[in-house]
Amino acid sequence: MSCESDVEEALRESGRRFTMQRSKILTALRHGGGHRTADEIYEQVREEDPHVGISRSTVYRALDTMKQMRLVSELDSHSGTATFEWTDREAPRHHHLVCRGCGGTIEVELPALASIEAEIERTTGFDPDIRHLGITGLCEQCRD
Amino acid sequence: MSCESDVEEALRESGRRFTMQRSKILTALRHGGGHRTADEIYEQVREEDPHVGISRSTVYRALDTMKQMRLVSELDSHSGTATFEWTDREAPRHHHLVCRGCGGTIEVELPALASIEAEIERTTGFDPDIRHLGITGLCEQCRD
DNA sequence: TTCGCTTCTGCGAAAATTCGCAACTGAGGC
DNA sequence: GCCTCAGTTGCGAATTTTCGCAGAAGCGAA
Repeated sequence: MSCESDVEEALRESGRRFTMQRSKILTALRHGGGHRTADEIYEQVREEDPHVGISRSTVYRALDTMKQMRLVSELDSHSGTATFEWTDREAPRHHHLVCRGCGGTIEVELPALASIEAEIERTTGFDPDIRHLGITGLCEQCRD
Repeated sequence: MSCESDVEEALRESGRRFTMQRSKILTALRHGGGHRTADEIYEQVREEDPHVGISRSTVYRALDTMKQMRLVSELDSHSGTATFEWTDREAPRHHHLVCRGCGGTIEVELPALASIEAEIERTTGFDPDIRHLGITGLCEQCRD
């Protein structure tokens, strides 16, 4: 629920602003449910509400900002076009196995990553951001 | 040593070809040592030997092929330009911590990843490719 | 409300990356 | 050597993504 206001608060707290464009991008992303490309988001926003002007740069920049805030994650999948996904804070973290044979993706939970996260922090002082990982490889079918 | 012929063999075995362009790209990558962008590789190849024609597409495609063969890994670092690195099979695997504050990178070894790799394979049958991971986050200095 | 400062946005241009297609080349079989 | 087939390359165009800058908008203080 009211994810919008959560985001609004998160943005405000970090000295950023919750603008109409960001709100629209956000709902486009969440509404779509799955993975969406920057261009899909762009089209969706301008179709839904022609009153709110938006440009491609804004989509990219907003996504980038939200990515940095860990609200959104980018799944490259290296198919030529990046796709983005809303990072639900409530839901358990999941990661993507992207098959380089058939292009399919499998979602997995990897609880063991938490300890790696801790290890990185302990040994290097670096605060890692492993909310989402896109791991390439070969799926069971494509391993011939 | 003779990494060239190792690569040649690896390519041949998978039904690909070891062409002059690929050879040049490879040496440009290894020669440079560190991380190089596609464009740097392109320029380097054509400077070193104007006889061997090469195009940008070829650089991208060759890098992609070698990436799939796990000979090369891509470090996006999301700075607008991807950089590539030669994946030395002898050397221990290393991963990169990319700070989104200052843009700096730290190299780390994460032996624990091996067990995660095994876990993925056991539970999903997916053959993951975690030779190199680019993990974003905040370095010690930038966590203010 | 107005001022001042900072963040955002739009635009257009530039840069990075991918794609389609025709020509080229290497490897194996004859 | 010559053929054939599949893998590669170059070219140019298309697509995706970033960038710089000037103007607009949000937020806090006076």
